[in-house]
Amino acid sequence: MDSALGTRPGAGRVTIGDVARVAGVSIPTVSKVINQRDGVAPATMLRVQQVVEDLGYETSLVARSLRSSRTGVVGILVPEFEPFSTELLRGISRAATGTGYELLAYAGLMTGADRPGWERRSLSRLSGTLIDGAIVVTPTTALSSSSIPVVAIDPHTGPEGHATVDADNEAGAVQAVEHLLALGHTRIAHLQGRADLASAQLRAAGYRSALTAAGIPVDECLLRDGGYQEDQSAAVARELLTLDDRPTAVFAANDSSAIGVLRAAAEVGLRVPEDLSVVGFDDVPQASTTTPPLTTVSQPLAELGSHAVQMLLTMLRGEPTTDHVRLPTTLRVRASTGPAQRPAPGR
Amino acid sequence: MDSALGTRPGAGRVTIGDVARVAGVSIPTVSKVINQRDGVAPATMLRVQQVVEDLGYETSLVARSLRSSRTGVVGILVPEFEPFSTELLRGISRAATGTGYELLAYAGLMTGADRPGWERRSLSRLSGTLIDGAIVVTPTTALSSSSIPVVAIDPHTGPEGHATVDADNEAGAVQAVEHLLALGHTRIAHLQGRADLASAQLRAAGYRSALTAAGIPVDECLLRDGGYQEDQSAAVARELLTLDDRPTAVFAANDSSAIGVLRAAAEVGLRVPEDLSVVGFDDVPQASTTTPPLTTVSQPLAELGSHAVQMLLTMLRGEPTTDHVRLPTTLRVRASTGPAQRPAPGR
DNA sequence: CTGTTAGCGCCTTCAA
DNA sequence: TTGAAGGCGCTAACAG
Repeated sequence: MDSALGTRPGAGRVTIGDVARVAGVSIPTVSKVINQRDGVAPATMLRVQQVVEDLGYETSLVARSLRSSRTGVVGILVPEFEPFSTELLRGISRAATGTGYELLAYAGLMTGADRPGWERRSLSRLSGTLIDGAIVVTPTTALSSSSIPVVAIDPHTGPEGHATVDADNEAGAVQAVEHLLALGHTRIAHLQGRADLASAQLRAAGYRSALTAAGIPVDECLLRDGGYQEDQSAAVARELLTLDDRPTAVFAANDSSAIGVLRAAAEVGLRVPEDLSVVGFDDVPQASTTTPPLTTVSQPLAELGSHAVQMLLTMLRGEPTTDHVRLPTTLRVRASTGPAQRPAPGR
Repeated sequence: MDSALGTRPGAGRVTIGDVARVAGVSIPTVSKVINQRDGVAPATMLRVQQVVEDLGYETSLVARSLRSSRTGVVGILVPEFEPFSTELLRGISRAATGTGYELLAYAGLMTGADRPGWERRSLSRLSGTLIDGAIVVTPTTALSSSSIPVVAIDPHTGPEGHATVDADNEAGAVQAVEHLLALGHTRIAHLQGRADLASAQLRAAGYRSALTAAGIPVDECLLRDGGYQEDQSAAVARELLTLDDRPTAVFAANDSSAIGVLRAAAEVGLRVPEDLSVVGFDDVPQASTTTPPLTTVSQPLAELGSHAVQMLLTMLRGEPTTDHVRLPTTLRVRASTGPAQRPAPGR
């Protein structure tokens, strides 16, 4: 009754063996037909194709990739699917359409302890060889010698070794802080991003240099770690906003953090932008759905993605590529920032 | 020089064989250690683990899945990565975190002729068995007998046979049209979606019934096919808007189509919402970034995704599930709709 | 406790 | 033109 073994075709997956049996030929012959290799009699070929059709046979990506090295699929490795990586995905998808490659986005969904190093793990698991090349999003480590071409987006430590694509994080941060300064803010806090990412360090550096350039000393109390995450940022922001000498503006390292700040402000009873100005970074689509809509530094996310595919495809073709692409950022002023009202409360 | 064969460890991917050789044990022993099977001497175990560490070995997902049936990976099959599917992905990702499963989103990127049937193809390629179960987004066909558990989101023909998750498309369409009617519009066009999807048919049905309920006869000239796509919709909308007796409002079958309409309106010189009201469907994040922000019927996209994973995980556990989940929609009024100004121009 | 043998589904020589 | 044999990296029986 429950003989779901390979005995009967029709039970479970159809394999090349099933096709061969039904067509009355050997497995290699079927293989040849499928892969358009010549050396098969026209009649046999037709018959086999018919059977393939009837049985609805498809070659197993798994089995094939174990044997031959080329699979025609590009891997995109992400820690999880959140707005940042999904926007990248859109750009990648658009740019890859029509190239003959398929896309395989893989999220290890690591949490806690084994989170760092996820990219090496995933890469290792897939590269032997489910995928011909990979785009790794926000790798936390150097992912040194990989057996396949790899392009990193927003990597660990800037352009070192492998091919990378990123935005001008430092300049973007400067834009954000200068905007706040122009509005009259002087107590500007910064919620830092993930310390293991170059982007976070560069944004912090931009924050510092803009402040310094304006002759404002950096108050280390106003620097906190939001880890690029909404919840963590909300918690940290709550502390920051209940300080005696609270900041009148916050530059968050990314939009998720900024959304966390917005939440914290509401909880603490601060109005945005009247009492508090908030600037984010990334310009993910949901940045404009917040109340109020978020002023943020816009990265061309989809373009970053499409540049990455193009680089990867070039590498896959064996042609030389530029190692590094850096795209500009632009400040997008929406409604979460306004003029500083009073010097500082409770003083 | 170029002996990238399996001879030297260190060249290319590290395999279980490399580990065995270096550790001085047999391959199955390494396998046992890796899979936490007992029957290995503590000393050997430690030594092997050390070597695994040193060499940075990771089991190949491909090879493992060829052999054993369970992989701990859930597949998400999408035609391409666009806002709709990436929002779903976010919900899926969030719901799958911490369950021990990893996510593998696969986009075949089919265009033109072989587009219909892509889901059967992809499913077949992956299910033998790279993935333990699959979530298929907007399948165009019945994907009947699959060897693994499958949940469909926004399927071909409603809840039939396999497990499905969708939103109440017909009620949503009624909400949209009633909103337009309440604003005084009577000439309301509808840009239909992909005919091969139940959602599109239901939205058209809702459009018709709302109109009929209001005592307004359906003018078939005002029904056009936008195919859920921006470009196609823009082209079709251009015709519609240059009609002598043009509509004063358009209900587009999804947000992409609505964005196409917005584009067409601008080209034709019509102001939104003064001269033309536009309503979309889905409420993808970018719906609020358009000018003007789009009034649309909101589907709980992320929730649809998370429901789908939960159903799938239940099936994977071998427990019984409800076959079908239908979530409610809500009208989100933004700025692309306004009162009908004049009966109709040029009359 | 360890190693040998087999085979997952496919593709690639190499003989027949 | 076709088929038999071998092997990709791994795991599941068994045998030693």
